[in-house]
Amino acid sequence: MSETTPTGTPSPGGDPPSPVPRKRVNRRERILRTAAEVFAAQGFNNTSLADIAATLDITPAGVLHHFGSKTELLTAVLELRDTNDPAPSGAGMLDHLVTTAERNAARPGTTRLYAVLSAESATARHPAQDWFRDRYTVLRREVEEAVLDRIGPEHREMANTPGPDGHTPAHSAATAILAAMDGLQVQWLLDPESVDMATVTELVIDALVARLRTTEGGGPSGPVQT
Amino acid sequence: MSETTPTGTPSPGGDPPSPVPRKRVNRRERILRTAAEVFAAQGFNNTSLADIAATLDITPAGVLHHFGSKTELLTAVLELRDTNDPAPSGAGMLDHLVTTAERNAARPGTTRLYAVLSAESATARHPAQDWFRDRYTVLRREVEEAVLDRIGPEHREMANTPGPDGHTPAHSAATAILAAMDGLQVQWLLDPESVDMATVTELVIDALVARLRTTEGGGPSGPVQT
DNA sequence: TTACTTACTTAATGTTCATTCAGCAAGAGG
DNA sequence: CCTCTTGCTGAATGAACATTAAGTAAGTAA
Repeated sequence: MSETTPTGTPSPGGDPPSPVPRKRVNRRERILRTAAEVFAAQGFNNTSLADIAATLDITPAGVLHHFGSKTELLTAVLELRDTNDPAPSGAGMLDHLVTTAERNAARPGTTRLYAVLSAESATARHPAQDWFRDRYTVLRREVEEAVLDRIGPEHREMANTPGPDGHTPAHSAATAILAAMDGLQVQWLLDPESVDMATVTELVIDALVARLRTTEGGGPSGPVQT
Repeated sequence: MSETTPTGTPSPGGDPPSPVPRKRVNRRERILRTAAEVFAAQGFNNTSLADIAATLDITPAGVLHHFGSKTELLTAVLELRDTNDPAPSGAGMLDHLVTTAERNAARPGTTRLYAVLSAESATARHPAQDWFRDRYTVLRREVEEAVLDRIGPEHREMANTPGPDGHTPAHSAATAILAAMDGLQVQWLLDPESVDMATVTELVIDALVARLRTTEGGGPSGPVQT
């Protein structure tokens, strides 16, 4: 796991010549990326600063030199990915979601990070709770817009008419799409063979879009087969 | 928080007459229910035996007298709910899922327990990992059957024809329904006002069932609105 | 009464952990 | 050469925890 010896005192005889003596470039960023990976693999509560530090061949105190506390490190990790991944808004977003699902299937680490943290954030007094709440609020609004764009103007009014639960079909569809994507991640992490995230994401989007186009007034259609 | 003094030595003068002196009935069950609640509120990693013990006005060692370890306690909690909640198989199941979503909205505790634990179980070496993997495998199969029942025999063949990803549409739909339900729970826990789990669950099921009925050969239909 | 079981308690043990503090080393700028 | 900044180390602290072991108290069965 370690290319160079982790001990602070280098052996008096010779310096290791080539392998990364100490980079000038932001050490902070490397720590951030490492932390993201370890949080992803183990969850936040289950990860110690020592775990992260060991991966970097430094001490826990070394990590805290850059980030004041473990919580601070977490929020920094979340904000990193936030600025890292600009989603296209408008009509193209739905396709982007499928692409994202595809890309996630190639990066279990990042996928696990968000799947685990988002659920973990729903526990009492979790440091990332506000962050995820806000994130979902924004995403729902964006996906809702994308759905409205996709179904076309002739169905827009219907999709914007609130149902008995106080939400519009477009809003519900957006909620559903995001929910499905999140849920897929958990199932996929547990059993990759049985779940194709991209295919199912596409299916859900298609089905919901078709549904919003089809609905004419009234409640849930479709005869219930005995 | 405590009706009677938690100290072992009761005050010499008198016994508290009415309030639960010590029940003959399975103490184990009460501990199990309490553990479920606390795990639900705080997650597994973030919950100490002391937390659970305090709620019961006993010591951590008292809890371990009934369950050998914290992990054993967790699996017992999971199996409890397992036997508790028999799902109807076959056609009726899809309606049962909507009902379940409705019922979950009334019980944040239980909902949080599964939402948090299922995601947490996707981390490395989590004690509940196998349990959840098996659970999803079984549920997918059951929901798949229910979907096939619902769409009717005339669409059954199409829905059972594997796509390029190796899974049948019925299987994908089942995966999607379960994923949506799980994802909804997280969003709802974070922001109950913005999410109606039952409505969205119903929407997803309707949309997917309609989609499986509609599809004629080929890829994803529906013209992509620019 | 005696023996057994249930349901604990108290105390100790050994870890793991986040966080603090003081100091050191090495490059950068003057 | 001096000084400042960056990036750490080592050591210590104190808290939180799971788990073990041994003992106690009260009910139950004989």
